[in-house]
Amino acid sequence: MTTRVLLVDDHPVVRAGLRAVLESVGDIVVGAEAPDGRVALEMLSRAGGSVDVVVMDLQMGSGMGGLDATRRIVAAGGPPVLILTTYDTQADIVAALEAGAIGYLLKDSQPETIGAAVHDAAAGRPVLSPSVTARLMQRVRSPGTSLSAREIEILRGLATGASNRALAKELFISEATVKTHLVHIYDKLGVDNRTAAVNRAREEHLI
Amino acid sequence: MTTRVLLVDDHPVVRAGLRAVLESVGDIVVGAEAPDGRVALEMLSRAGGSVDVVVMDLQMGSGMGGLDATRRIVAAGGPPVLILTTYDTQADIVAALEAGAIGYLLKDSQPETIGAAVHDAAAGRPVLSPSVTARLMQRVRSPGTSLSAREIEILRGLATGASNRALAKELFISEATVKTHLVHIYDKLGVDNRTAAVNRAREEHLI
DNA sequence: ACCGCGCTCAACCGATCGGTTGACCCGGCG
DNA sequence: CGCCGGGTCAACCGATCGGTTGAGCGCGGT
Repeated sequence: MTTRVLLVDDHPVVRAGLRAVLESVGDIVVGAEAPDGRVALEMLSRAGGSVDVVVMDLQMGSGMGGLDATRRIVAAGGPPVLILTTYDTQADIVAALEAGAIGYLLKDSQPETIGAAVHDAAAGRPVLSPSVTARLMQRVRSPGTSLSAREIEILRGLATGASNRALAKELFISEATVKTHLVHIYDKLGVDNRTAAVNRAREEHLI
Repeated sequence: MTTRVLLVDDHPVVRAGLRAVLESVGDIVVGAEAPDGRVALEMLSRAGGSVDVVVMDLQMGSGMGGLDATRRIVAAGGPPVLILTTYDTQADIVAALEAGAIGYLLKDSQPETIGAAVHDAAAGRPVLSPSVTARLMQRVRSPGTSLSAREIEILRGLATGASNRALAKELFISEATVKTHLVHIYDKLGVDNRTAAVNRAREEHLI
């Protein structure tokens, strides 16, 4: 039985590459592609039954981000979500797994590795890149400052210099909620303003 | 006459995607692929005459980076180098152009755009993504991003998350003066708040 | 001597941020 | 089942920040 995939990535080039790689390893067919989280959700709600696994990038230039989309797909009882991205920072990995992703792969993986991972994820088996596993172990060994997935997202926005209003729009929440998150972040990081929070987050390699 | 391309990117997925995209727009053939700068240089020195343009990523996980490779190819009188990457920071763009690249494209460009750019680059015509052009204009408008010594000091303080009052105490000036400096800094960096200023300053290696 | 520029300061105002209280929903856990 | 934590939101207030105008000082160059 062939595995049917929904590709979510804002780069046409990457989508084409993944399509080529996946369909060349056999027993995989890319049934649909989406350039961001919003479109992916629409596609799933319309033809969810025909997708065995979602292969999702985390970084989206615009539109709904990968984390948000993953959360919603999982919440809606959709197909398993396999994160396929470029970065392997602790913050990204933990946030993705907390959001409910079934796996976390790096884009520089070998084609066969990616193919095997897609089959595993579709079957509900968790998959992690070796380097990702390493970072995860590193984390459990040293229980650092624990920010929630949502808080990390907020922090990322902060680092770009976004205002509360811009942050709210970006994450589809109200300014009030952004402020609530900020208070928690300041508390956990031991600071009292956004710039200091960004500074501390960089120091602790949270972003 | 078909344009012959050498692809340099450390991600197999991206190479596959670019190959698919380029060869689908017509009159382009990907003659060779290299996973890093070193391999690319070897290929060129052995079969340089058969490459019309090098399509190069900047970020390479390991091995020789894209900047270094571009410099050497240009120095050796090799084919034009078109940078195709994910980021559009001023630092990256300026560095690439200084290294001698003939163009700078973003990976989220449309396939047809990329195809046209490859043809242009091969013919020796410079090409830039719109957003890249915007950043460059931004840079030329702000003359060399030349901040005064005092402004750099302020910026350093900003980066630590200090308030205007703390900054004033630290530098033995009044809050009013701090605010004046800040306005000038925002102006020169093209931003409108302290966190964004710090972000931009990091990008441009001003701190 | 004059001009330009960087640095300094003041006063003012609207916009944004920081902080608090209180509330609701949901999912996981004992 | 009830509890708790995470996420969401509202309303409110004082503090801080962003932006403007206007002005004085000292230093270096034409």
